[in-house]
Amino acid sequence: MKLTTRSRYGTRLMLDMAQHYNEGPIQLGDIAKRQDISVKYLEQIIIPLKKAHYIESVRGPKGGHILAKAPEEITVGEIVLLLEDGANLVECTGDIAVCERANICPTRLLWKEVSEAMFARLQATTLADLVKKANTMEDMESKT
Amino acid sequence: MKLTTRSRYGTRLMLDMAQHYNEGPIQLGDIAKRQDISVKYLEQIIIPLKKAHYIESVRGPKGGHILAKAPEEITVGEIVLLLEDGANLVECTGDIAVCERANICPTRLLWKEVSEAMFARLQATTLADLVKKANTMEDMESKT
DNA sequence: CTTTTGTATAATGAATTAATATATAATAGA
DNA sequence: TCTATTATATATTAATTCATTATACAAAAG
Repeated sequence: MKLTTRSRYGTRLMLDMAQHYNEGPIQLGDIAKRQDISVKYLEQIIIPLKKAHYIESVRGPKGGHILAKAPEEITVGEIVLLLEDGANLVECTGDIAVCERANICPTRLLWKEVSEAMFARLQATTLADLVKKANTMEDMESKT
Repeated sequence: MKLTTRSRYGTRLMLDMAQHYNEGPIQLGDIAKRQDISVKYLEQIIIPLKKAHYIESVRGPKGGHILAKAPEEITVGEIVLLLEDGANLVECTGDIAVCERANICPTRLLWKEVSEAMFARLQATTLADLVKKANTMEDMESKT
């Protein structure tokens, strides 16, 4: 029941880009260094984010990636939804066909409600919120 | 980010026992048939539930298992907490030592809040609630 | 035209999950 | 006491998913 590295790294990837919003194309090599994640793995993770048009990319020297929307307009919920396989804690919540007990199973309804509670909290946080939080945390850190 | 079969089957195991509360020892063989889960696997899953004193067991013929508390007093949160490895969506939420970025990582705080939202919903449901829900669902089903 | 960056697909290794197998222990009831 | 029945404990295996790396190709700046 743990989040995979895909959605966690993906969120940090997007946060890093939000922290450099309006600075032109950001290269995966730089993000990899700052976030301490392998470039190769980031290349994997960025694919669905590009397909879903959260990111636009430029090839060649001085190339890189740019957020296609403002950090205020991208929620962590959207990112997790994309990088985890949906925001459901169980299969049968999304697709009733996977379990023949589905229509008499009270636990299924509970798992669904729990998934929704989880997702609601994720949707309530934007990349801009995370950037702001990161700034205050760095201030706290530097004062010690 | 899916719940494992351990916690899902474990919850159904406990629900099944709640549905037969005060009927004496319930045998795993019977639960296995009703829930369509292998006896061998249930034997694995029941161990932590016994260790945590949610269940008491009787050996020999006519033996079986009995809920040690009333269904009203057992929450699904407790069961999931026991059968998943804690109720955290990430490792670093519980143990700060697993990641050296922990104290400057804004995503960690978010994952923590999301975990808490999830767990709160699980804690709000007791086995008695599930039994009641199961009854109304069966009524609905029989009327079609 | 060479270097730098991204893109696409495949392959691999490790870890976890899910489930089964085997052997032992306790006890009700004949 | 014996036998069938149920639980307990430990080990093993199979399958799947997760995480990561490798290889080959494409585009564009200078």
